[in-house]
Amino acid sequence: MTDTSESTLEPLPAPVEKFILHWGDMGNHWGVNRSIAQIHALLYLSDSPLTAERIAARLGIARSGVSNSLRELVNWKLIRRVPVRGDRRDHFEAETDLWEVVKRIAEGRKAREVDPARAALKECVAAAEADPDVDGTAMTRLADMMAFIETMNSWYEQMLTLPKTSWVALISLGSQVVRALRPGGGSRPQ
Amino acid sequence: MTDTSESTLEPLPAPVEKFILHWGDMGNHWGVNRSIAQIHALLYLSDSPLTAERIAARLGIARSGVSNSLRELVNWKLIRRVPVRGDRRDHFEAETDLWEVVKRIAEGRKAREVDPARAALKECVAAAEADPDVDGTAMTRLADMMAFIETMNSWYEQMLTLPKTSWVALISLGSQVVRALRPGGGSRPQ
DNA sequence: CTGATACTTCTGTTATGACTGACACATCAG
DNA sequence: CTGATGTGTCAGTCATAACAGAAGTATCAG
Repeated sequence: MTDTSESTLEPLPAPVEKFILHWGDMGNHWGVNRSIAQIHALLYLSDSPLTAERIAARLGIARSGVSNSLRELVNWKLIRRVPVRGDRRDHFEAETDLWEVVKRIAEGRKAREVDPARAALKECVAAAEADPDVDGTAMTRLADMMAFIETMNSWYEQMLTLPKTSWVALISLGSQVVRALRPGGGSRPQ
Repeated sequence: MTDTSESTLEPLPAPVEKFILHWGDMGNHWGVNRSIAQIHALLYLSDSPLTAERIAARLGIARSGVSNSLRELVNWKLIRRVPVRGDRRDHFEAETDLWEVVKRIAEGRKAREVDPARAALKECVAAAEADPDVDGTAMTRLADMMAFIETMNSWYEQMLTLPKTSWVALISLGSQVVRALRPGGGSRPQ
């Protein structure tokens, strides 16, 4: 491997490699496939945009996989194509604002998974109301579930409209609320 | 049960079945395996505790799978064993307070997945500080990531200590904040 | 127009983990 | 003590999805 550049696996600093590995593993447990999470981690730590080929070499995965993964990441707006003068190849860089990252992941997953489920749930409730085979308990529970989901949903929608600065304010405000409610909390804790 | 109880697949009301199917599918996309989510949905809609055998019959899955799934669900405290007078068999019922359900799922996933990742990240940052091969950008990004995770973590920990009633208050308070900040928001929205 | 380079799409292979059915253990009635 | 019932465990099978390598397409330089 001293010369021939066949299947070169470019080495990475140990801490960087460890981070990428853990990040990929975490993504794997969260419904994101490993390669995509790893590529994102690599780009997140990179000081300059990378080409697909470099990414493949650094992570030791096939170029085809990198191509597909990059497309996914661009769709999720977690990375972007950046043109480089005098280079025909596509270069990619990661979104570095972590608030944006979580916001976009949340947006995507909600649109793809919870919104359809929400719609289906609505249909279930409607169908259950018209179905005499559904007992009262099931009916109540379905309605409870729907009310809960709708509450969470509208809360989320409102949060989305907030600028990042307000988010920070809200979180520290949340801490204050905790501090205010905990010591003198007259209401029973359940 | 009129006679031969061989591999009986007890029918369910259509809306209930639809809900269970969707719930199972959703769980599947979220790292929970389908059977477990389906069993939880079935118990959630049931008006009385069920035995493993009944569950297997209603969902059309093997008793062994039900046994394993029930154990998981009990570990996550999403369902509980309930004794029934004059019946040796174990009966199970679901937690019906949805706030508790999400709280326990969040607790479990955090303990199993994000806490280890958090620890690993800490190690990465420490190792990176001592490693001259790690460039400044990577160093900064790792530190950013850690700060972000730590913020989210302490926020979450604080939220956990709140009783349910305060949660509701916080959410509606969040809405007020949105309403207050949105129209007069002087700060630029990015 | 032609060759080369970058990128994408396609298909076969592989690995992971979920599920089943059979077996082993525990508990209880008679 | 013994048979019967309920529960847990195990190994084999199967389905799914990620991956690699090859073939195909588009773009650009000369």
